[in-house]
Amino acid sequence: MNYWLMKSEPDVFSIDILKTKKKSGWDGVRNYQARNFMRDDMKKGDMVLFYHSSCEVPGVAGLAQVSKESHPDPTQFDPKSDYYDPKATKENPRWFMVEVEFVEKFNSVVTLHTIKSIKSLENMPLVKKGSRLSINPVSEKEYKTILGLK
DNA sequence: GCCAACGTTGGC
DNA sequence: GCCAACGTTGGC
Repeated sequence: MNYWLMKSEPDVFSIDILKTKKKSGWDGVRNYQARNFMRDDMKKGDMVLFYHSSCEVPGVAGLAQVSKESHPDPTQFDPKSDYYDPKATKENPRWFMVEVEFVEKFNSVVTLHTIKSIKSLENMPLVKKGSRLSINPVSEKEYKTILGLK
């Protein structure tokens, strides 16, 4: 099993929305590296740290689990969607997503500030300046360390 | 709202 | 293939 961190702006999609919906496709990713993780590497059962970005208190807000592996992101075909990609076709989709399932909302957010203060988490891309990738692999140790902080 | 860091686009 | 211009991310 592998572990991941996925960023989302809570104003757009939060752990609370996932809790209500139970399951959701992780649509709207338009970065090739992040897409490749979803298309090639994320497997059913993998655990996901659900990270809230661009908000008052950035940090890991809860847990999700991959419930369906790679399939085309339908928003790329929808001209009305913000994520519409005119160069994508159903025969040759450009963007892929996984589906995630709600697991847990933490009682309190494990804040970026806290994560930055933990020596053993210093190699997480999250704490590195200028790291903008919205999906990152997480080691088992890092995953467990973060769970210990909730 | 600022701005550093990074990714993408497109002219050449 | 280079690289300047532009757009986006995301913490602060």
